[in-house]
Amino acid sequence: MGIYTVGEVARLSGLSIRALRHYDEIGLLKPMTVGENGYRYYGADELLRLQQILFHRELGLPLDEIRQVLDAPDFDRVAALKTHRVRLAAEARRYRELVKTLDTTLAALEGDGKMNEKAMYKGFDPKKQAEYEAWVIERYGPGVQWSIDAVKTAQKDWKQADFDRFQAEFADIESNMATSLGDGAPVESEHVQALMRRLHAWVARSWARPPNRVAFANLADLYDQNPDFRARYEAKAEGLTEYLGAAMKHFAEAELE
Amino acid sequence: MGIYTVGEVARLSGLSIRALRHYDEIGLLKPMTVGENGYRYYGADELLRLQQILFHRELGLPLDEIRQVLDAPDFDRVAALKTHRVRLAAEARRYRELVKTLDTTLAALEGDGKMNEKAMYKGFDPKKQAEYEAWVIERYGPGVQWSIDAVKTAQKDWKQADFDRFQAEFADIESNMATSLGDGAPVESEHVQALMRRLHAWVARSWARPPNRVAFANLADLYDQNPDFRARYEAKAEGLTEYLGAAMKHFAEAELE
DNA sequence: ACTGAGGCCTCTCGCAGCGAGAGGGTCAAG
DNA sequence: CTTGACCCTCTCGCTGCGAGAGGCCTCAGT
Repeated sequence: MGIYTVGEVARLSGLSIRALRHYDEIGLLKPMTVGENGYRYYGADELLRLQQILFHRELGLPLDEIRQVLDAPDFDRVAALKTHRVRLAAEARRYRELVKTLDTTLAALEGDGKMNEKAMYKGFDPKKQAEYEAWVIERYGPGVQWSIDAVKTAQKDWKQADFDRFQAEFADIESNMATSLGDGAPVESEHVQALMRRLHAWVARSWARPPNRVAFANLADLYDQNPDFRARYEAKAEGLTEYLGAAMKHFAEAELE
Repeated sequence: MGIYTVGEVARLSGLSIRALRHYDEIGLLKPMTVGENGYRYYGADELLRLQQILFHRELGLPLDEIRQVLDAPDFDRVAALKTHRVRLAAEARRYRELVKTLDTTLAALEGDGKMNEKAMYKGFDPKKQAEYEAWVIERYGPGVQWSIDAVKTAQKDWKQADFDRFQAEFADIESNMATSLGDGAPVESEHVQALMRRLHAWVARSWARPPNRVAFANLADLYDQNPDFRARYEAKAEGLTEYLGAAMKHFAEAELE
């Protein structure tokens, strides 16, 4: 009739039995009655409430807030949803930026022109970029201006020629590095160190954000001041280079949403 | 020099001391040595490893996978990152959709004076609309709020989607409903019940997604088969019907101009 | 030698939303 | 009466730490 056990409600709602028990526990959806055997029995009202729960859950509201919304009719629903929207938007942006980071790096290193063009623009935040740019210059000096220029060009009006130049810069680093190390050049050599610094700047540009920025800046200081650290860093960075290069190649092959 | 305590590493990296201890616990980043006093001491190698950890963390990889990637050089890092990118993209899309849904709902709830709203309630005093809503809620209890939300959202969607089909469908329901109720037909009449079922289906179709879709389909079945449930549902849904009828009447009028 | 201010340590609980058992009653049908 | 399908109440596990509680270590100042 109008009485349903957990299992039935579970089938009806598509939720798991465990989930329904959980909702009971937290007071979100209590059964109409509980039999002496401990069985939970739900009535029509509970199903209707469950329907409302599902609606709000669909919007991504945390269960606790759903309960508040449903239990207190005077509760400011609009305000609640608005706050929630802010949270959601932030999350959405975060993920967009993560994807962007990958795609941008990809475009810079391996890039096969046109496909990545889209990725470069996607989710681009100019304010952050300016801030970041200032930091990069401050940190690495005017020597990295070339890459910033390239990036700016890429972002403002990305022309194939500019893109090619940008790409060429990376190809330059990469091939030089490979050649030098392949020829057995010592890591201490001025040439390799210069390449490392360029790579260093590139890595920073590609992913450093707070709090990583802090970490990177401080570690970079260590790098500058401590010969011991520098030696170790260079030994590790070599692997990092290869790794990133390989990774980016595969990203290039991966479909871009 | 080359030795750092947790606190120092924390400052360098921007992570919390607790986080570093956590990384130690899970074996992601162990100190170089642990003093007899139990103090954790980190060396340059650990800082470099930390840098790589931060890099991967920035990409959103779960700590466990970071560890695998860093600890097993033969591990297919690229494949790991590749699948991770897929996850990221999916998450990003999910959040975008949530925000969109919320925006629609919010816009509808708020009546933010957009064109749709105006068109929809043209010639209809917005104050009266709010009043009407309040009345509906008061009369039928806060339980109908979900209906109002759903309908408002649905209206937005309908407006943008295949409006014509909707309008034909709804005009049919609406005129029949108006006629029947205007003639004093009881809610229990088979005719009105059929109309309500159609409305029900419409609302469900307008926003149901899995698993809600399941819930709705099954609840609709209940509605069809269970008199008791039907009675309760109708008590709740009556408000929906009236509200929808009034709103859509004005909506239809606005479209006719 | 003593004291206070910071570090540092190891627990342990808590958060969201359940999944996945373990170990054991209950109900309807044959 | 038995079998199989359901139901129950624990309790741990997952993520990535935050937030204490309770207590030891170390260094600088008196």
